Amino acid sequence: MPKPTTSDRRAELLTLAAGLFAERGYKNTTVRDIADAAGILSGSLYHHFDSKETMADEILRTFLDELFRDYRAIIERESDPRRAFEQLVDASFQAIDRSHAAIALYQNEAKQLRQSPRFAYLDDTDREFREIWLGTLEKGIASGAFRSDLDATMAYRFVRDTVWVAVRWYVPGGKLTAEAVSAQYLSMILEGFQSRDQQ
Amino acid sequence: MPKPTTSDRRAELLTLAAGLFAERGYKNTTVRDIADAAGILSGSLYHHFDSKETMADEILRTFLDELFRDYRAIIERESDPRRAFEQLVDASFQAIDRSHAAIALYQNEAKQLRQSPRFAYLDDTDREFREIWLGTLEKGIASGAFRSDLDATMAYRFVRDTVWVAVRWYVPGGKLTAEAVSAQYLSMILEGFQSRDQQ
DNA sequence: CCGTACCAAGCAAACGATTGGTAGGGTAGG
DNA sequence: CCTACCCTACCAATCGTTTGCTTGGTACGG
Repeated sequence: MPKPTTSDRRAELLTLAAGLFAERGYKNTTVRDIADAAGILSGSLYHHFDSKETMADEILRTFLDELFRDYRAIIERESDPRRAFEQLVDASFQAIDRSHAAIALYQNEAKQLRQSPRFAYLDDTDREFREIWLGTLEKGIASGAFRSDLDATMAYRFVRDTVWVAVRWYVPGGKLTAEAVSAQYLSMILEGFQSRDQQ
Repeated sequence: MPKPTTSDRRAELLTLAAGLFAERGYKNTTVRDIADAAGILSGSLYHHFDSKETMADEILRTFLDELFRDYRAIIERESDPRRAFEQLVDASFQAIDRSHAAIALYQNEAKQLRQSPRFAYLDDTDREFREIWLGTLEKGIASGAFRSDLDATMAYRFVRDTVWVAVRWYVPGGKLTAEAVSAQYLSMILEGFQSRDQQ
């Protein structure tokens, strides 16, 4: 008894579109490309969506909702900044694994999309994102878990970029699991490259 | 005696185009946008360049030439892997400061441009880039300068992404100098976030 | 079990706007 | 007079989107 609640097809098309947006870029992907991939004509897409923008919007919102659900749960549950930090990194790599196309879209196009009023909510998203990470880092510096000479803002940019840009090379379902990458990245971020036992 | 060797205007237009490409993206920037910024009509651009692609090509080549000149000089001069690593990071941040728009263009569009045969040389560029960084890291691991349990490939991706993505937030001529950012990033990469004197 | 009504889904064909690019002529300075 | 530079005027292609219409299926009253 397959009951297509509020359209299965819609979600299917969104997945297709997300993949193309991620691969070729938003502007470089035409609605005809998406329709071709779905095996229908371009005009038929407008039975499901009222614009190309709507597709991108929906893809981003779905991903961001999931991510922030995870993020909020972590900082509410975990009071120790070091453990919270580790779990944030972990959750991020799991998100890259789970929502690969959406994150690639976000990473590559958010800057341009943001200029349209329709995507103004991305500014709020960024603010909360920053509060969560920066807050955790500052707590960790204050508690002595992280180095006291660390510039919190710079450290925030550092870890944010390092983690999220991994979407460029990470392949979901590949040899490297999200857990493995997360563990290695955490080790590099926390302990550094330098060997400990020298000097 | 200003002697416009092979056209001053050409370089001027390229700088303008690079800025727009970096800001709005390659595909999102029209030849009319570039012409407007230069105060001329779009058709007039074709007196200087035979295509939009040529502009992007020339912008990228100029930047890459400069970068690799610096990179090669470093690894030829500096045999100590730790010092070589530091200088590579340094040179990269100086490049971000100097060739900001070109690097933003490279970071955002290289993946798509690469698919055109015209930009096939970007593959060679990537290969040499990887050899330089990965070689330095491997030498450092072998020499004991870097942690022996470091996964060289992963470390390469880590530092490559971390350093170059800084182009997204770094502002040339802003409060933070390239030297300051480079020093802080090096400290984070080499020593990590974790506080040393605990446990 | 039939007929009516409605529905989601898609097709065929076209729309106006914008795109990168072209052709040929004008003009100012050396 | 030449060259560098720019303009006017236009082109074909492609873009996102709209239109009117067809199809297969489901729901339901009689």
